[in-house]
Amino acid sequence: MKVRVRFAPSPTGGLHLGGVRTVLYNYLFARHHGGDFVLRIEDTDQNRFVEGAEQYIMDCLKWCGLEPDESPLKGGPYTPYRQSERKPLYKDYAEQLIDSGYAYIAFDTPEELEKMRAEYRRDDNTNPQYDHFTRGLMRNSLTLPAETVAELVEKGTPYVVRIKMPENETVTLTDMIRGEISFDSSLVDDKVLLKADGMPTYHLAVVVDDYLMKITHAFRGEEWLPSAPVHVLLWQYMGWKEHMPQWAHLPLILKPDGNGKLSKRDGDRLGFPVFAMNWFDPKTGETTKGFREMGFLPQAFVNMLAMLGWNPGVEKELFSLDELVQIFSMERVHKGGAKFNFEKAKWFNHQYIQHTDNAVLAEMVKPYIVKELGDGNMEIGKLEKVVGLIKDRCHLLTDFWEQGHFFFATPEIKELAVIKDKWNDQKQQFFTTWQSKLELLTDWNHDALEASCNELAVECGLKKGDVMLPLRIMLVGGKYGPGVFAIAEVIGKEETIKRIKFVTR
RNA sequence: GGCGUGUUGGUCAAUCGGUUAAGACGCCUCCCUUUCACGGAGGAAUGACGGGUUCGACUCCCGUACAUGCUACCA
Repeated sequence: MKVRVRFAPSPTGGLHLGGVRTVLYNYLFARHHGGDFVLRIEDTDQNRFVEGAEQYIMDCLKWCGLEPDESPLKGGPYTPYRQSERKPLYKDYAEQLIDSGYAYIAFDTPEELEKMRAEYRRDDNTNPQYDHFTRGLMRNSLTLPAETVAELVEKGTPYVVRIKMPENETVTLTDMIRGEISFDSSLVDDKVLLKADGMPTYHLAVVVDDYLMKITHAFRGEEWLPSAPVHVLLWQYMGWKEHMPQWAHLPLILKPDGNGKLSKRDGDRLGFPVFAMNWFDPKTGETTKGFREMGFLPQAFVNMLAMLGWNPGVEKELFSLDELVQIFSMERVHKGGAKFNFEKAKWFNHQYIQHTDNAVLAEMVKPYIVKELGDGNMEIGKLEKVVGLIKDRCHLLTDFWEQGHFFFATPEIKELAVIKDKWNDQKQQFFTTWQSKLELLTDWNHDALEASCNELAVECGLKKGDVMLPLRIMLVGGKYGPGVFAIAEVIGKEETIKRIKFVTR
């Protein structure tokens, strides 16, 4: 049987790290087994719908290089791939469940539900459920006479369909990561299957669509584990048990400090991105920073995510997507949650930057430089040279400006004191003389500059070390950057002399 | 509260009953570099706790603790 997996996000906002990792594991598993990877949009909650979120999700997948074989956009053999567009289909299945006695109709209003919860709330039961006990006290097709039910439905009274959870059954499932897990059915509530607006809840939709779309393996976050028995029972009640996908519940990605699920808030608070790409929320008008805009290479981002909760058991940690496809296995996914470590994420990106060809890197860095320069008249050949000189010290694409701005614009001298404090006549003489020597220098390159500098320093009774630091401050503005003569070579004669003159005048 | 899941250095983690308990990030020291990085060499730092099972337990079992998830007509 052909492996088919799916990523089923709800379009409610930015795509979280954990979401991307779920996509990744789906993708790797599918490719590893030569199967299909499906994108299905779970937009059954009309209240939470956010304009643009679906497109954003697809853009993120594209950026990461994890494109689905079937999706709302691409289509496929099981169209439509948007649950809102599949709405009519779910009702039949809900009715089938009612007819076979596995589900029932409930008329309770939100107020009545709340009243029930308030009434039965105890210290040892802080959250009463709509379950095998309380359903006998509520207004539903189990407690009301058939005629009354028919009448209420006839009159258009809003109702939901709930699953009728059995009592005292043990529901077990085998999770690819965790092994066998079992639940006591008496402790699971009668989940709503079909909402009053006719839309299915996740519980019904996920089962129906996984069945219809012939999904063989279903991967999702650990937060779904508690409702897994509902899904297993539904597969059974629909008569599809032998087609039920194999489950794998992925561990959570935790916040770096303290404990708990990593949230967008943590990123804002700790200064790192949580979403894959910038997310503009049309409701609040706020933009949340993404890994892409923060200066991550998609390959590095994906590599880092692969290693967060999964490990191949070898010492190597840098893998291309293709390599990951080869060695990935669900059994090697960790059971426990992993705290996100932004320093390590930056390390991955640094590694990828070092391994990227300078010409390719220059193209990637260009927008960041142009943005800082305003309308930059920067040529790519120069940028390529600069990138080669400073890539060592860049962890993010955004670091290139910080580390190399002085190649493109005359820097502000921030550490003038370093020069001034040890300034003397000899140095004054050296730099003024050197300026005129540089004017005459025909071979403007690193070695010629260095030779010229050394020679004159000796003549002036100075050591090389006496002039190097002042020269660096003149050219760079601070105590950092690659070799000074390499810098001078790139910025050219005119600019070099200008910067020396600016300080020595 | 109930139920589920989890727990190896600060973090990510290897180990699948026998090891001096890998490796990486971060941190510290030194070297290289007349800057900052990169790189190189070292270093500190780990099996939550208590019981079993076993010749032997990080590994298997049971408790305890802690953490986390869920307990919506949200996913």
